[in-house]
Amino acid sequence: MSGFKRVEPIRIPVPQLNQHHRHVLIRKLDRLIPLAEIDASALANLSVGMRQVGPRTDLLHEGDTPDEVILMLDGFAARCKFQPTGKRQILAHLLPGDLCEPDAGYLSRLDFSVCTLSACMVAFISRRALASTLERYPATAHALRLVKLQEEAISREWLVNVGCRSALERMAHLLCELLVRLQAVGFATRDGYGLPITQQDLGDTLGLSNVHVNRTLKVMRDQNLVEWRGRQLKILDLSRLQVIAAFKLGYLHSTAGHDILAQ
Amino acid sequence: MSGFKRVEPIRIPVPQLNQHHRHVLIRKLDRLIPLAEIDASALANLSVGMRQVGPRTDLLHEGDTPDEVILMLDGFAARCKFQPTGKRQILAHLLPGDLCEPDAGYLSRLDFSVCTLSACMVAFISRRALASTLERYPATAHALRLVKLQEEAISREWLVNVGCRSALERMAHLLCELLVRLQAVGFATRDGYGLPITQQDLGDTLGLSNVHVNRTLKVMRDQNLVEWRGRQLKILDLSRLQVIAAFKLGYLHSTAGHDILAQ
DNA sequence: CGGAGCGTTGAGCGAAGTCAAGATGTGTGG
DNA sequence: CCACACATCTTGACTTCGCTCAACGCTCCG
Repeated sequence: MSGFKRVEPIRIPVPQLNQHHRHVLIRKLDRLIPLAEIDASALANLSVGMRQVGPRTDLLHEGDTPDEVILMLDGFAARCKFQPTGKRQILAHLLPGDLCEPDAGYLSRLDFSVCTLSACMVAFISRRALASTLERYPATAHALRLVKLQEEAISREWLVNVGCRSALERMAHLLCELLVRLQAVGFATRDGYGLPITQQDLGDTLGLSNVHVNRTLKVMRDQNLVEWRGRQLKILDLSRLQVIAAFKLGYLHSTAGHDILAQ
Repeated sequence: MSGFKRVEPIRIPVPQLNQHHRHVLIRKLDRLIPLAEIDASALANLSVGMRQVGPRTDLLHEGDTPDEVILMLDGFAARCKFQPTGKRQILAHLLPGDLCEPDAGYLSRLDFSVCTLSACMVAFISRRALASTLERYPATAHALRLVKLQEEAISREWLVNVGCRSALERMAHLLCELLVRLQAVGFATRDGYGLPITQQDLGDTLGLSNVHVNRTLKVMRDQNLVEWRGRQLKILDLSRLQVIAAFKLGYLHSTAGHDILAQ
C-alpha cells in the first residue's frame, strides 16, 4: 500500500535503439493501421536513447511537465495516483510499445506519476522531435490518434471493472486485456505471457487488497483457469476466462487476438 | 439497475441558438483560456439547432458513428456502459457547456451510449462544420484540447473514486467536482446547484447501490454537510466536504472555484 | 383517484478488507 | 556457495462495508 520508493531512474545511456526494439512501436502501429515504409523509417529514425530502469522507480513525477516522451521497450510500468491515506490507484498499464504522455500539454502539470512495476527498458524521445515527425508524417500522427482512442477505451473498461464487476470478473478481464495487448506487440504467446508484477500491483490496479488478489488467484488456480509461476502467466482456459470477464474484444479496436478470441 | 428506456430523442427543431444559450460553451472556454472576440463569434456562428429532450433518453447509442456533435445547453446527461447483467456504469457526466464526442473518430464506433439523466436542452452541431471552424480558429481548437485534458483528469479521478475511496468519500468528491464544474458555466451558486438526477444515477456513477447512496446521503444530511431537496443541492459545509473527499481543485485546471475552495 | 417512479428504512447476508503469522522466494554480501 | 535479510506470497480468523430483498411513504401526473 505505502512505502513505494521514489528514486530517480538510473539512466544508463545507450546510443541508439537497435532493430529489435525500435520495432516494438512500429509493429504496434502497423498492426493497428498498416504503416507505409516511409512512416516506419521516420519513427525508426527518431533519435532516442535507451535506458535500463529498475522496478518501483518513478519515471515521471506528479507535478512534472516533462519535455521527453517515454517509449516503453520492455517491462511493465504504470500511471498511478497516490492518496493521502497512502493508497495507490493504478490508472493504466504501460506495456512495450506504449508511449507515455505524448500529449501531456506543454502547459499542464501531470496530476499523476508514472512508475515502473518491473525492471524496464525505456527510451526517452524528445517531445519536439516527435511533434515534428508527426507534422511531417500524417499517417503516423493518425496512427497515434488511434492508439489514444484505444487507451481511452481501455480506461473506460477499467472504470466498469472497479465499478461493476466482482473480484473474479475484474481479474479475468484484466488478464484477457493484457493477453490481447501483449500479443499485439509480440510479447505474448497464444496462451500466456510474462507478467513481472506483484499481487499488490494487481490489487492497486483492480481496486482490491493484496490479500484478496491472492485469494482470487487461488480460485482461478483451483478452477484451472490460469497458472502464474515465476512471473510467467499461463492461461489454461481462455474461453472460460473470457466468459467470466464478459470480455469483448471489440473495444480494443485491435487486429490482434482475433484468431484466438471469439468476438 | 435495468429498465432504462431506449427511446429516440424527441427533436423539436429550433432555428438558432439564442444569445443566452450560445454563451454556455463560450463562457466555459473563455474561463479556461481567454478567448478572442473572433473565436467567440466563430463559435456563436456555428449553425446549430436546439432540441428539447426528455429524461432517460438515448442521445447516442453504443455502436453508432455519429456525424453530429452534441452540445449540452441545459440539464444532465451521461456517457454510460451497460453490462450483460443489466448493471450500468456511468463513465462521465455531461453538463451544460460540454461537447459530446467531438473527437469520436469518423472510423470508430462508440463503445458506450450517451443518455440524458434529466430533461435536457441540447444542440446538434455538424461535425464537419465544427472541424472546419477549428481549423480556421486555432485558439478555439486549443481551448477544446484543454477541455479534453480536463475531462481526462476527471475520469482519472473517478477511477480513484471507485478504486480507493469509501462511499462517503466518493459522494463528497463528486459533489465537490460538480460544484466547480457547474460554477465554471454559471450553473451553480456559491453553495449549491440544481442536481436533477436520481439516486440511482448517482449510484451508477459511484459504483454504489441506490440503497447505499440513500444511506450515505442520510449521513451527510445528519452531519449537516449537504441538503438535497426538490432537485436542489445545497452545500452547508463545503470545507468539511472537501476534507472528507480529499478534493484538490488543481486537477480541473479551472479558474472556477478558486475564490471559494482552498487549494 | 390510482399508479408509477422515486426515496426511505430495516433486517440479514456476503464479498472484500484488515490483521497477523508463517512459508516461500529472491537478491546480496561475505 | 552459503547465509541472511527482505520482499512477496499464502492462509486463517475476524470485521466491516456495502448489497440484496422487502416493505412502506411520498410526490407527481394522468
